[in-house]
Amino acid sequence: MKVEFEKTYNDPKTKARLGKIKFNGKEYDTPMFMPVGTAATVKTLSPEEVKDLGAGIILSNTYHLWLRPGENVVKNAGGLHKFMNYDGPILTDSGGFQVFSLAKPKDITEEGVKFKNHLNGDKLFLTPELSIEIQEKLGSDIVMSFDECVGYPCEEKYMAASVERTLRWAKRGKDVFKGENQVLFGIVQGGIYENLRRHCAEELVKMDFDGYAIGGTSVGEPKPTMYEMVEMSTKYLPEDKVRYLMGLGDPIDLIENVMRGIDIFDCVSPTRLARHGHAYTMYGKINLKNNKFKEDFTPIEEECDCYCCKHYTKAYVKHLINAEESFGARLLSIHNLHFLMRLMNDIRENIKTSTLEEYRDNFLKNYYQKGGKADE
RNA sequence: GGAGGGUUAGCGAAGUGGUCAAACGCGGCAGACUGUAAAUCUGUUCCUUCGGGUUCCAUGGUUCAAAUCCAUGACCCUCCA
Repeated sequence: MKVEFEKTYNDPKTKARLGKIKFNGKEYDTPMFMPVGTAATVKTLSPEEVKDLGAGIILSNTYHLWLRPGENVVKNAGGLHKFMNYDGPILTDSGGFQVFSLAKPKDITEEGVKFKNHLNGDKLFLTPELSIEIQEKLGSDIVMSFDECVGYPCEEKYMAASVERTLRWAKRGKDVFKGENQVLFGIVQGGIYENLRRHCAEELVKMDFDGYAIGGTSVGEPKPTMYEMVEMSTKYLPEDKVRYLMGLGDPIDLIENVMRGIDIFDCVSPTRLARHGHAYTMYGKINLKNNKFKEDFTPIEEECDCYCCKHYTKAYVKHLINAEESFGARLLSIHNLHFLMRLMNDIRENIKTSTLEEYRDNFLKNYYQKGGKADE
């Protein structure tokens, strides 16, 4: 079975949409947030916990699984679902982000990208065709095109050339993609340049992908710029296909970009911040390492019904984080993911009632109001 | 009783005449983190009214100058009787 998307509703006031991702007899509501499990695990959590938190799609990574344990190991295990015991939909990123985070400009050629294996120094060469082949062996449900995620700032000349190459890579990937039980998404690049974003989106749409992602955001640009980049991309994408904004997870970014027509998001933040001792709250992010929580025997959020908040206090979680006990990272990962899942649920409810802007304004007021509850 | 070794910031530990308010590690405090080379990284950590002040077991001494050399004392460790 393949992943299917159905858009069901347009917010008359904003560009927000409601929809459903259908997979394996189940339906998952969009807009949605996808937890990231780079190395075939959402760090510190079991698949059951991830599902109980309300997650639908989870994201894993081509580059990392290619290096370790190797795509053939995953294939021989019976595919990624069986290997990691997750029966919900799985999306694999193509390695395009690793072009941004690991490769140098000189390593990028028309044919593909040279990597130095960060584990043992081996020379590696990843191409659009190989990325697709690896993702087919992994057996994910949503396959991403191999793209170049370009940083900010970037001159128009380089960006224009990069977009053309990303388009050629998208075509090459699509040409070898078999599409047996998998769908393939194209990725819109183009940086801050509307002409390039438009061109990229239009060319991808001509190639007719199953869904479209927006990439190259949150690479150092100011938030208002990022929002513009999203607007100038969604504008040229078809209404009936799913839109995925890659790598965004700051709560306010989720709200703002749903209002710009995004259906799905992913981000490492909830789990990484958790491992670093931070918790999302409606009154801003808090750092449990801070001494002020040493004897704070209240939950992270009184009104939160996650496992962490129902059973444990800030003082306890702080103690675990300070003592480097892994249970602390687990509890905070549960809370942070629950927070984003609840946020997405609130967003969907407010789309239904056409109150998303009010929700946004109210959220902003609480979340960024310093001296609020989070700082007490 | 004899012979050595030692005592440095919250802790461990460098430093053996000036470039020392004193390396480094831990601990503490704070910050960062957005398609995960990230349970990681960065800053800070004697006091201060930011002018400066007071430190390296204690006291006294040598010297222009002492954590560093000398004397005495205290405490700790090892070995020999």
